[in-house]
This record gives sequence, structure tokens and C-alpha cells, in this order.
Amino acid sequence: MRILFMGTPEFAVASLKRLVEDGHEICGVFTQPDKPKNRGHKLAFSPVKEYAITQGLTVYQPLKMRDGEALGIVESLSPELIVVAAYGKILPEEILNAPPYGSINVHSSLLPKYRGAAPINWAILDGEAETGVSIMYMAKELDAGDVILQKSTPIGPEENAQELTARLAQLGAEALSETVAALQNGTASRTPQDESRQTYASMLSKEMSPIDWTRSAHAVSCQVRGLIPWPCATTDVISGESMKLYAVTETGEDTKAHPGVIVAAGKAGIDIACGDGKVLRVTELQAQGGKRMTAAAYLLGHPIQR
RNA sequence: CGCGGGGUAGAGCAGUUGGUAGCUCGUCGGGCUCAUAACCCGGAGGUCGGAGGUUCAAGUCCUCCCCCCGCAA
Repeated sequence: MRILFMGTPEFAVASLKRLVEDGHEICGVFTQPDKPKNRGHKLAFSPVKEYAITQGLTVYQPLKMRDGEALGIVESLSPELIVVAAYGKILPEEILNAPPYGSINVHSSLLPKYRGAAPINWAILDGEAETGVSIMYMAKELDAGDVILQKSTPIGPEENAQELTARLAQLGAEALSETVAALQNGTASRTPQDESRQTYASMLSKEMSPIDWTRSAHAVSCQVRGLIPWPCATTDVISGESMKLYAVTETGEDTKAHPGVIVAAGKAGIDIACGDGKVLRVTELQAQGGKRMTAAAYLLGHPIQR
């Protein structure tokens, strides 16, 4: 099929790659404009652009979608279908409805739950047992279109958002591949979303980082895992300075120590008391100015005196 | 030329006003123990990110460069 692809981050690459491997004709790739990144002020290509270049695909990076220019490009490319995966821009209906097959989206949640910007993170933050991907038609309202295909997957007890994102990217690519095939041979189904069950996954912010140790060990674990790789959960109970936590384990041990108190520190990690009387073990962290390292390595240079 | 923090043994860190380069872990050898991520003894392992400069003497002071981290985007 002749497809126009729109996507930006690593998550979208898996889908684009799958379409290429499936032999579809990718008539163009839309991705966010190069932006200054990192310390200097160097312009960085999006992951999708990086990949598109290696495949010799034509890349478009319109600044605005509503000034007619983007629509012009779409019409000149005359795709049969538009596939969007984490593009990062809201598309006007004129564009969505331009291709004969319409526009479909790869979304990383089991819609109607977790519409919006950070569905993967919120699924973990909320302690969901499972999540998944949805391929749906794009509608005017954000992530509200009719669902074509969904695939679910359990969330591991120690899985973080970054790891889950990588898995869902693959799952999304699979679902997309099947969906496009179904559209082609006319077997694609179309199920409206149950609006009464819809939830919204808002953007993450640094305000979500500080850990409240009076919460349960499980809740803190979800916070740590859900905020990786950004903005990350932080705490100052270990050194007095705020540091990021990258990996934790619920030990299941009980403690009578007050929430936020370090009850043990050793090669296994740093054990901290939580509000439900359970212990949470920090196994990977990053101190200010330092690199990400294991808790054991951190302790070598920063002995905890009690 | 956006702001700030760093690069010292395999890992994590300390090195005061310039004067023999240290600590913890790991590693190697030996010992003790029913046993241990335990304990004791001993050893190896660093051109202190790179290049210049100041000095009798530079990890430490000055200049330039490289790389890493955080903020900001």
C-alpha cells in the first residue's frame, strides 16, 4: 500500500521499520523539525528521521499543520493511507481525511484508557497489571477514534517505562502490520470506544519526581518505574541531596522504622522504610553530577553512617 | 559561543594553604572457620582525561582542547 508515515521518537521507528519490511511503499515521512538538543545547541534529527534517511525515504518536517502547506504536501504525495505513531502534532481533519483509507494511529495503551501524551508511564504509575497497544482510526478528538485492533501485554513487577516502551513499540509494529493487511483485504473491524471508560494520561512533569515515603512500597516502586527515563523519581533521604532513583525492588520485609528512614545498606542495595511498614530496596541511582550506577557502587564512595 | 557539576587503580570516592598518590569494594596469594557477600595477613594494579605554561617542585596554579553528567530546550 502507498503510505505516508508520521512519527518522531524511537517508539515510532519500530512501526515505520515494519511497514518498510512489509514491502509497503512509503511515499513520505513526516517528523518533528530538528531541534536544538543537549548542552551545546546542536540540531538533532529525530530517531524517525535518522532511520528514514538510511532507507532513502523522503522526509518532511513542516512547522505547522494548519497553514495549508502540510495539506499541500499530503495531497501531492497522494497516499492511500496515513499512519501516525507518536508524531507529536495535532492533525487537522482535512489531512486525516485526505487518503482513501483514512488515517490510523498506533497508540500505546488499551483505549479508551490512557488517551494522551504519556500512556505508558501512567499505566505503570497507576500500578496496572497489564497494558497494550491500540490501532485506531484518527478522529477530531485526541485518541478517540474507532479501534481496529488491540494487543495486550502484562506489565512486569520490576519493569520500567523505558523497557515497557521498547516492548510496546514492537507490539505496536506487529498490530500495525496486521491492521494494514486487514485494511487492504477489507477485513478490518471498527469498534467505537466506550466513552464512559476513557481516562487521560497527561504529560509528565518534574513536579512528579519527589518521593513521598509515607506512601506504600508498591506505590513508590510504581513511581520510580513509571518515571523512567524522564523525569525520574527523586529523594534526598540517602545523602541529604536530591538524587534520581532508577531501579528498586520490593523486598516484602516488614519494618517499624519511620517512612523514609534507611534501615539497611549493603551490596544488595539501600533499604528504605515506606509508609505501609514495608521495605523498598534501591538498587540503582544517580547522584547529582554523577552517572547512573548501582547502589552498591554508590556506597563504596559514599558510606552511609548510622 | 545558553547555565552549572565532573574526569585520580577494574568500580565508587578522598586528596587540606603546590612538597613521596590514599580509602572502600573488587582482584591475586596465604590463613582461620562446619560454613559465609564473614574475619585476619600479604601482593598486584595509576604516564592523576589530553596538550602547553608558571615553579627547585604541579593531581593541586594559568591557558586551550576532548569526553561525561545535570538544568534548560
